[in-house]
Amino acid sequence: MTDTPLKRGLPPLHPGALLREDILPSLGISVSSFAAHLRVSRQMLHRILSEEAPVTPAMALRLGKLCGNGPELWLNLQARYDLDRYGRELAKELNEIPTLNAA
Amino acid sequence: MTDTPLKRGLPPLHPGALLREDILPSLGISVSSFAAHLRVSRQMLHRILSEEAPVTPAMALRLGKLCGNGPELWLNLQARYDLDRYGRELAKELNEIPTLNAA
DNA sequence: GCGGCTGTAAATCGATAGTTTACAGTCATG
DNA sequence: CATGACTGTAAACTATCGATTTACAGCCGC
Repeated sequence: MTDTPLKRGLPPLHPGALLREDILPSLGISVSSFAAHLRVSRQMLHRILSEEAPVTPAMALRLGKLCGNGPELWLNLQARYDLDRYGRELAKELNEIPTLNAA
Repeated sequence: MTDTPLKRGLPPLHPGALLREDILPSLGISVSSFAAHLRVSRQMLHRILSEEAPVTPAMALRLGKLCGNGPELWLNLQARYDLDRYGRELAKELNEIPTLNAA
């Protein structure tokens, strides 16, 4: 009872981790040229790779196009990451929100 | 060939529309008291209902708790809405982004 | 008519996504 | 060795945006 009623056990992965660990190495491409393809500054991509910046919808569209797997994957990863993050952050306040029964 | 290769035909619904059309009426609750339960200003809720403001992860957690159906629904609705919106907005720039083949 | 409710608009505040500029490290080549 | 191209990181700055607060106009009950 010390955890949420939702899926648990899976520590949420930041999309930057997937890029850093899997995609970029398997493509054998440098951060700079990847950023150039994305039409984004290489500094921005660096911040995503170091999990400091989130994958916004616009960024998800860029990644989805460049990687060829569509934007949903990236956005879903970010969503699960955000829900975990804000779930902790707002825990106290969420406790004060009741659940309305659909009478 | 004038449209995207992704799911189409479904005009994406803003989460505010669902709240406005379905949830609030079926609960028979006023905007003000709903906002009070959410621990959010009623002005903020109004802007979501009029589809001016997005459902952020934090807001999705509040809605999910209060409605009892979890935050994912709200966040997914918003994600599809955002992908459609930014997909149009960035259409030109996305065209210039190639797709790397996973050699 | 007056107190309390609703919807909306404006000013404001703080956070944040993104670019630009700048700097230090590395490595190949002359 | 020097120089020049490339890489990673950090700072300043801009603009946008999520959210609150304040304010105001319209309604309804009494």
